[in-house]
This record gives sequence, C-alpha cells and structure tokens, in this order.
Amino acid sequence: MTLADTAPAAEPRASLRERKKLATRRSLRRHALDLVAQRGFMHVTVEDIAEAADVSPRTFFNYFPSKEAALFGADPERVAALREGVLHQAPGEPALDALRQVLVAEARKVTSELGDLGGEPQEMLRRMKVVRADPHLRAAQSAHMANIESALAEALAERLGKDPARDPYPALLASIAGAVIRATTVFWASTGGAEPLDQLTDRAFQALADGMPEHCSLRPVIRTAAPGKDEE
Amino acid sequence: MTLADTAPAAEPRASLRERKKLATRRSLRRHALDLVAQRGFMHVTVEDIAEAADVSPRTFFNYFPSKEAALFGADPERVAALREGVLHQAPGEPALDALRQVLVAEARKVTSELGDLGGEPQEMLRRMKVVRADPHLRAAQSAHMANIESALAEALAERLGKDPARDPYPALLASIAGAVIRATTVFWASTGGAEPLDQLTDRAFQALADGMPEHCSLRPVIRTAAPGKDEE
DNA sequence: GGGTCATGTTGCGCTCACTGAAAGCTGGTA
DNA sequence: TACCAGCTTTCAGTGAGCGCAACATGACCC
Repeated sequence: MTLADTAPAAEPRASLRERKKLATRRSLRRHALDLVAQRGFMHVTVEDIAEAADVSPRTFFNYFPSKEAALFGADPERVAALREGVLHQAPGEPALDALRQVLVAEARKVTSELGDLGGEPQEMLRRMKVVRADPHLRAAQSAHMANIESALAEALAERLGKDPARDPYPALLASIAGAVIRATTVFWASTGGAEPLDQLTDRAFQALADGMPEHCSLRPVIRTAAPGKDEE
Repeated sequence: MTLADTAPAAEPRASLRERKKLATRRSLRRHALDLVAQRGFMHVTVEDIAEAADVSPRTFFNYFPSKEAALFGADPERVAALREGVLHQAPGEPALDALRQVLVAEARKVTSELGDLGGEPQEMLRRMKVVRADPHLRAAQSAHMANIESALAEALAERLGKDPARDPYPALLASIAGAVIRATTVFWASTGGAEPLDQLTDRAFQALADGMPEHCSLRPVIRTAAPGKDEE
C-alpha cells in the first residue's frame, strides 16, 4: 500500500506522520468493510480488522471509538460543515429549504466517484448495502445519526432563534431530516445506486414539503430550477 | 413486594408463574430506572440492577437482551398492536392519517396514569428524562426505534400495496414517524410532562401534514372533538 | 400428600468490546 | 546527532452478553 495516492493533493502535502495516520484510518475502514461484507458484522472481531490492517487491536480504538464507527463514522469536520451550512445556507429562506439544499449537496459529495474520505469509488454504496443487510447495523446507524441530529437541532434552533426548551420544532425537524437521510440512503443501496442519492434526497424533501401525500412523486420527476432531472 | 397488585385484573388472574415473571420483569425495570436516574447509565452495571432486584445477573439477560432494553424495551406485543393498527385503522383514509391516529392513541396509553406495562404512574416521564439526559441513551433509543420503524414500514407497505424494493415511501414514512415519536417524547420530558404527549404527537403530525412550515402550531391549539382541522 | 414434567433460575466459563497506563518506536526539529 | 512529541504496542482489567449444565419451583395428575 502506498501512502501518497488517491488524494489530488490540493494541499501542500501533509507531513509524513499525517499521511501515515490517514492511510491507517483508511486501511482500517477498508478492511472493516471488506470483512463485514464477507462474513457479516457479527462474525468479524476488532482483532480481525486490526490484523487485516496490520495494526494492534488497541490501535483500532485509537482511531475509532467502536467497531461500528469504522463502518459509518462521520468525521467531526463533516458534521461541523453541516452545522455551518444549516446556519448560513440560503439566508432568508425557510430552514426546511436550507436543510434540503445542504443535505442534497452532502448526498452528492458522499456518493461522488471519489467516495467520502477519499476512499474508493462505490465505497459508500458497499457500506450501505452492508448496513441494509444487518438489522443490528441499521440500529447502529440510527444511533449514530442521533448524534448528528443533535447537532442539526442545535443549528436549526440557532438559525430560527427558537429556544429548544420551549419549541420542539428544531429538534423535530432535525429528527425528521435524519429519518429522511436514513431512509433514502437505505433505499438507494437497495436499488444498487441506480438513482443518484442526491436526487432521492431531493424528492424525499419535496414529499416532506408537500405534507407526505401518499401518491407523491418519489419517483423521478421533471423539475425546473436545480438538478437537471430525468424522467423515468 | 406483593405480586398481585397494580393490575385491575380484568383477566382470570394469570398463573402464579406468570405473575412472578411479570413481577420480576417490573422489578428489574424499576430498579434499572431508579439506579440509572441516580447514577447515570454508565455508572450502573447489570450486576447492580440484578442485585437490586434480587436476582442473578444471568437472570437479567433472561428478561432483557441488553442493559438498555430494561429501560425502553417495547414488548413485542405492543409492536404487533401498532402493526395491526397501521394495517386496519381508518380504512380508506390516507396512511398518514391512520398512522397519526394510531400513534396518538399509543402516546395516550403510554402516558396514562397506570404507565406502560402496568408500572407506576409517571414512570414513562422518569424514563424519558433519564434518556434525555444521556447522549448514549438517546442514541440507544434511536437504535431501538429503528426496529419498530422496520415493522411500521412493513405494515405501511402492505397497507399501501407498495413494494418496498421499488418505492421508498413506506420506509420513509416509517422513519419519519419514528423521528416524530422520538422528538416529541424527548420534548415532552423536557417540559416535565406539562403538555400531554398525545397532544404533542398530534400537533407534530399536523405540522408534518402541513409540510413542516416554520411557524406551525406546535404550541397548544384549540381543537374540536375529532381531528376536525384547524387553521394555523 | 407425592411424583413427574415443564419451566424458570443460577453458577460457570467463555468471548469480545473497550479502556487506562506504561513502555517502546518513529517522525519532526534544532 | 540528540531530543522531544506523538503514535503504537503490550498488558491488565472491567463489563456486556451468551451457551450450557445443574438446580429449584410451579403446574398437573393421581
């Protein structure tokens, strides 16, 4: 495994130490995903993953707080970026719209060829397929998302100038946003990534804005303005 | 601790064995809640709980699959009831409305004086206060809710005659319903139960049906008997 | 009441996730 | 080169959770 690849290196090339750390992180992530895809989450131990990545088990926990985190650990920086987006995206417009824009953009990033964290293409898809297959992992994903939802709720409350202790709206919206993300992502994986995740996300938010009608257009729709759109 | 109390005994009085089992279950739940409320989830071991309830630690796991489950374990029968409700409540009406009715009714039951599982009054409130305080527990609650969401999604798909593999609507709606439950419940706890949970739930669903407008009426509204619609 | 069976409880041993501390290794730097 | 900061490893320990084999106890029948 070479250390200096896959990254377009827009930055002045991090120190060797940093590169090694990033490589180890990726290696752990990658091997965790591989092993879990092969054997199922339950039948993979942290020791297995560490061994595959050629580090000690203890080192695994220096990188990830839990076995699950190696699969869908969102870096703090990404959460901070979401926060930032929720606060400042589309000022003046409704928070729901801003949230929608931010999350659609995030979905696009995460599923772009490079994959998140600069990993392999399709990595996100593989990850979600694995998650989809295992109820325990779906639960763990929900748990993980709960933390992100908290951050979102906080940001939404700030944007709206509402006191979370008095108004449930920010927390409610944040929870719903999390639900949308989880549902669309799992569905996306179940179709093998046939329809881009960002479009699915956008349509889900449209349905939400329309009051979740039963015959809503969760299937491809011709929309003006933003993303080009196809019909089915 | 007497065995035969708290239950109005509409039934022919279960066998001694059944009564003991139920008593043990309640005792474990109760002591788990007490201890966690005192010391925090992290600082309570299963051994502590078992000791307090006067059973062996092994027995604890005969009743609950995990430490968390003693706090917010929904009995399978209750989930089955939800499923049933989603399938057959308000036939002909939109699934969202049926879901709303079912969950509002559930909220009323769960927060009724008797508490769920026939426990103490206010037990639900104490439980949710504890959950609200601890991020780990909030995550665990999300994880737990994910399972219920799966059941809801299945039921919704059946009701709507939609194929979950082709249409994300049922899963999306189920996830959102779970999000609504979690958000409203946590908020309800944060207000100390000032406003009835079922009303909060109903208003949250109203907001959802209205497309989550920012200035929606999540605060008390004068509403007539049945969901006779209000304008905001 | 006594015998028998089904069911529930317990003790034991084990795996594995996860953590703190101390010692060893390695890259950055003067 | 020498030193220091930061990373990795080893080690020892806690605690969740599970399978299994006794053991205890209601339930049932006579």
